[in-house]
Amino acid sequence: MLKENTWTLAEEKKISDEWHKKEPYRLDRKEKIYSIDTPPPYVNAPIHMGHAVVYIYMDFFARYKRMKGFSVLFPLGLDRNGLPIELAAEKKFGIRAEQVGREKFLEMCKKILEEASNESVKTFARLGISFSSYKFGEKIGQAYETDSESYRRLSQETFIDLWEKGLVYEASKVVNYCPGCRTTIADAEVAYEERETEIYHIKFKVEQDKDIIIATTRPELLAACATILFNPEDKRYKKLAGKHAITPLYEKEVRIKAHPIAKSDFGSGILMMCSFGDLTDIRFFRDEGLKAHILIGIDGKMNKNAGFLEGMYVKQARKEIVAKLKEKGLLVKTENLQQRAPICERSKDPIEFIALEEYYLKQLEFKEKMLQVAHKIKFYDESSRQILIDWINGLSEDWPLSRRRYYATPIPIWKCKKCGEKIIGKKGKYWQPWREAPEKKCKCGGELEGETRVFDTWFDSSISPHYILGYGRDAGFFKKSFPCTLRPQGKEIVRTWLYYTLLRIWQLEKKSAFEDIWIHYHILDAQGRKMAKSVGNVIDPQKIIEKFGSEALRFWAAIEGNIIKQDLRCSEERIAAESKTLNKLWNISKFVSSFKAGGRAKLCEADKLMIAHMDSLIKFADKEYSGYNFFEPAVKVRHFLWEIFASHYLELVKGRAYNGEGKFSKEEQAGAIFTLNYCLEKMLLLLAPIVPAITEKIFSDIYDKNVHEQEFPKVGKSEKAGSAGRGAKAKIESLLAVNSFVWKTKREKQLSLKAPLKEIVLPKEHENLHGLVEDLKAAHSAEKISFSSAKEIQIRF
RNA sequence: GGGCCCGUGGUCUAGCGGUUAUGACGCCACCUUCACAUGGUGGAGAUCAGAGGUUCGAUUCCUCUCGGGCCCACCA
Repeated sequence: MLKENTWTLAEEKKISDEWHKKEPYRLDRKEKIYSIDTPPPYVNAPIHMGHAVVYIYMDFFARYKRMKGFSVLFPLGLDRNGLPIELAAEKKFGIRAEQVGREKFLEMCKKILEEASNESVKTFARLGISFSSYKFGEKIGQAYETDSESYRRLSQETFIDLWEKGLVYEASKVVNYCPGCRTTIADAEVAYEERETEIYHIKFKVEQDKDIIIATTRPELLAACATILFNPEDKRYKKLAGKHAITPLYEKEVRIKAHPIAKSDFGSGILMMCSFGDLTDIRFFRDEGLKAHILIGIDGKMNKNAGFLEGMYVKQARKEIVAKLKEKGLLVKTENLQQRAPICERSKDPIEFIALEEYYLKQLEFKEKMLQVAHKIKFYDESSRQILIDWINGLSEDWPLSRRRYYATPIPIWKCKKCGEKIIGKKGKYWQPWREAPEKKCKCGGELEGETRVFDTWFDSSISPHYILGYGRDAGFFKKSFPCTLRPQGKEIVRTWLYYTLLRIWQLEKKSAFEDIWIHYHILDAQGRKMAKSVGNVIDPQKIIEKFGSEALRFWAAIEGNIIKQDLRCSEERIAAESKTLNKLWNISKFVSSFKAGGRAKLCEADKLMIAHMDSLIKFADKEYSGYNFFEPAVKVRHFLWEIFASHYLELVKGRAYNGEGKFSKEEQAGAIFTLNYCLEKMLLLLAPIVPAITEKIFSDIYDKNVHEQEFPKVGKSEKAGSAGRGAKAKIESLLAVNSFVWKTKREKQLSLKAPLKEIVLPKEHENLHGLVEDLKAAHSAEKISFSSAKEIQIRF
């Protein structure tokens, strides 16, 4: 019996606090393990609405799987690695990392992290997310941080494995270089931005021929011009094939060639190929076997190859050379151009292409394997698979792993100063080669120099399933639980987090890292815009929770739309509406629990009908939940709750359940009460993963059990439903139609809904309500209900 | 340039060969009906983006166009 009149936010908070404190969802390590590789949110900002909703979904999965008898590994992780922390430290202390020295800078980063609030964790707890634990530690299921020693040690250990398999090499190649971050970045970290730039038309001399005009956006790279290209179809330039042009200012002879890469209708239709203006150029040089002249150094300044531009930053150099060309009359014209320029995904700086020595992880030779994995794994939604396939197909270079940064996992390598031999650290320890010596010595006895570079943070992130499954920490559990069951993540990080993880786990285990991949879209603001700090439209889930509660937010998240197929708009109005649903559920429960259950029950047809309907709902929900679809079942259960159960069935059997006038037998009364409870109990079970707090409260008050420890309902035995099962849907439709008609008629006659009726005559189409006659009589205070061949329902007063 | 997703009442959504085209929010009218006014009942509101095609029949399948979003790519 429910005592309280309403469901309150205070009660909701009490329950989530309890979960937070008591760890009721601790991993119990039974036979069937279900593991979720949660995406650790970044700690430097509190989580926003998008995180909240995605974690709510993951919580649906976790809670459902527990009800299905799985031991669910659902870890809380926090991402604390990488550049954003460093940038925050540089900003706060007004320094540059390389000025203060490594040791000191790392301390500054730690300071920033100490100040990072644990608001995110609080929000998760308040949302009722059933993490295996909220306590931080190394044990399986405990909360973890990506900069912890044990996480970084694992990163290094897996690197050592890959090194020993011969999959890592060091090489000097042209890389994507971010001048802002002062490090190499991988293709996966390159983004693009539409920008306005200027394109300069420059005069080149040609041997024994008239000058040609070449258009370029990168005049400062003139010294690196290696060849000049025109389209083979282009009649204007055909005669120049094989001749040589002289670069202006630098007076270098370069060959003129026909090549399909040149588009006749762009610029002047003839272009200079320099090392390196963009990714195209890099591939061209590689394909043609041309020797590159690198003009830009690691400091972002022009080097001595650039001649008179030496020492200038790129921007400045461009200005300088344009002025010089103009002065000499070599600049024909300048135009504006919309250009898609490669930028660094994190710092948004334009990428430069320079030659650097870096460590690479082989990935090109795994393309076929990766495609096979991509085809084999189950994707929810299926259409997201293509994103991964496209990315794999487009790979053209191995993965540069090393970064010239600080707050990240160090590369556990030492180099012998004498013989150049590379010594790799031993497993079982977290190594910091820049400050300590390895256990081994070089064979030649030479002095060892510790590596100062660190790993790409994706190298850390891509080991998350191994970390959570206890690889290297708990061999027994790892063996039992690998591969990880589910990877839930956003579609924008398919090319990074998902791809890199699949690659690395394949290289280590020769198996797919996951069974299922759940790819979600995003939460937009009420106007359908992306949430962004700069727009100021970021919705704080804490504010929503304060106003409407986490249960309303959770219910809304389930029914707003299908997040694996489209973006969801966040609407306070609709979230508010779901707190009404919670209230409705509360009141229904209060009503049902006001009847004393028990005694021999005889099920009337209306009861069988409801049970049959409830069972079909259970079947549907079970099937859909197991495919990560909570949207449609939630909508259906919600509809059942409001319409079929509350408005119609409840009104129909109220009379029988009260049985004040003794019109029904005790058994029939008990039948109504049994069915009310049957439906309520099953509804609570179906809703438990979605709205865990209110269902827990109601379930324990009425049934004296913890709803989250129950098995997911199985479809009731068919004899209960009996013949009502057949045509149940049509019967329910008839019932709804008849009730509506009677209510409408009474209202039109300005009668109370309880006003007595002499007779209701039902037409042929509602003949299927035969078995419900007694309940209908009671519900509408009708003396008699009969059937005729008429088309319409008739009512006699 | 290529690929993927999406265009259904004011807003958001279901349907995916035959429905009087779901449902929610909002709107209007009436109602203290004993679980609930965070309620009840009723109502207005949709040429299912546009044009072709396949079909006896298309919101549902195909093609194209327009509009929105995302991803990839070698336009200097």
